[in-house]
Amino acid sequence: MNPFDATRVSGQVGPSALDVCEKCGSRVTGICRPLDVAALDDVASESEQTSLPARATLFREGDPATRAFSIMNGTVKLTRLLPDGRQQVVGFRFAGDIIGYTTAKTYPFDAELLTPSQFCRIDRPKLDKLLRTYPTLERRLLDLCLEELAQTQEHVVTVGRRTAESRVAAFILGLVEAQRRRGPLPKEIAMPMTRADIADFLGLTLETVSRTLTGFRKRNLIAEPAHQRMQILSMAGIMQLAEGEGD
Amino acid sequence: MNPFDATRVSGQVGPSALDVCEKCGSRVTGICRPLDVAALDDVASESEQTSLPARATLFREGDPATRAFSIMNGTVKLTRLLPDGRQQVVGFRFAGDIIGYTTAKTYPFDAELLTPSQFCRIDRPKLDKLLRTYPTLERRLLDLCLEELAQTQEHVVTVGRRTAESRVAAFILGLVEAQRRRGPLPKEIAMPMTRADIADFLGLTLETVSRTLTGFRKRNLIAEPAHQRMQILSMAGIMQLAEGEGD
DNA sequence: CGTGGGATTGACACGACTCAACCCCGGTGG
DNA sequence: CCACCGGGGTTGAGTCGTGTCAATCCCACG
Repeated sequence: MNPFDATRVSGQVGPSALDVCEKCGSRVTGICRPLDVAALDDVASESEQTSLPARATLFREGDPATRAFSIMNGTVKLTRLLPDGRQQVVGFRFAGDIIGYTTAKTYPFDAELLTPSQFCRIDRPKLDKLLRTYPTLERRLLDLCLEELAQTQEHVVTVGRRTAESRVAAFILGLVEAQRRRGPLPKEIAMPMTRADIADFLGLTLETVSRTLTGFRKRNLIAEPAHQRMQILSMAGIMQLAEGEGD
Repeated sequence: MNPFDATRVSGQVGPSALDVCEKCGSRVTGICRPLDVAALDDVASESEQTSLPARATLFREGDPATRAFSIMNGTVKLTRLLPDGRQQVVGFRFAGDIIGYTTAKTYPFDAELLTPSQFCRIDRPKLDKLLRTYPTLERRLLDLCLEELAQTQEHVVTVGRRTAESRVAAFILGLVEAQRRRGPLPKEIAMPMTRADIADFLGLTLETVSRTLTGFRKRNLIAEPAHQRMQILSMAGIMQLAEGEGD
């Protein structure tokens, strides 16, 4: 399980060139995957594209949940606030993921861009109409939600029961997995989040994350050839730390 | 938000006497809530009642997910295993909650009874047929899933960023909230889980949970008049510990 | 060249874990 | 009837992993 995104659904195969929607150019890995051309057309006409710079927020925790977003490219950080002002990152989202769909009146978390991003935006009333028109769409949403739930539970395990080293290793594996699901795995993977973001995701401090990552580097498990880029040198080593060292 | 169960849905009001299904006697707080009488009838005829003693397991992580369960009464513990054999409790479920519905081929966690329980059981093929027949049922499932997701994210925050004292306080509030949602809040609430269960839920050790609870008792925040029963003496105090003391 | 955000590193403190002893109570069997 | 047993709970002493605080480095950017 991977706490990073909501794209993978049971039985779903990896993306292929055919999955690209000619309407909006986004890979059809998100909600639209099960739709036929007519339905895609319909969805496309109801939604609109936007793009925003890094650090922009799509919405904040508590805002009225008036629309949902489908990420076309870029990375988004989802956070919840604590009463004392600190934050917990509840997940990262990438191209193809859906953000902000909820039956509640308000969003349950902040959504902030880590990179400049493009996405499709659709108003809730329109989306609800589409859901009624295309039952497979609702089915799809349920699938995504169930998958996301399983991932979040997995993340609870990570945060609740693992050492700092094991958490960071699990985080790296999650990053790799998210990347892999979106296409062939490059030697160098993007890591647009800061140490602080990772720490807030894993329930650690940024210092501990930094120390752990330098530890990994010194043991030649990973390399960081450039800012926000990472190379996995020993996948086996990372996996061992993530799983075996749960203790 | 409450990490305990999946019953609450946005806009839903508290249960009333009218919510009891005359077919199976269970309160219609679970999946059946939005159904009309005919549909309820249909659902009832497709499912069957069972009861099991405490410590029985409904299913285990990795078992083929062949059926779903609706709890009529009793308490269920959901756990995930770690490679090293320890467990993380991902949630507790009570009367009215749905367990085991997933689109994956296998269950993502163990479900073990903490108390003797009765429940309705329905085979996946039958349930899927019902979902196709009654779109509101699927809608309802999506609602429940979204709600559960929000609760689980909230739990990530609890486990990831709070002190032992704050976690235990949050746990108590969750218990209370789960109870309240099922009827008028009794002075004494049931707490069928052991210190070890609570610890595995909160990412602590059972000793820490024990120490924290005795601390609460000595400060007259709570009382434990009998084994597995708890009385809240100072709700305000508990809430302050849960929220303010996030640090 | 100066500035600021991100990252690293070190010294130290402390909260939670570990290990272990002990209590309490209900069940069981001699 | 009571001794024994086992599971759950409590309590204590000591350790250790992270958090805290603070200094420093690096580099992109203006």
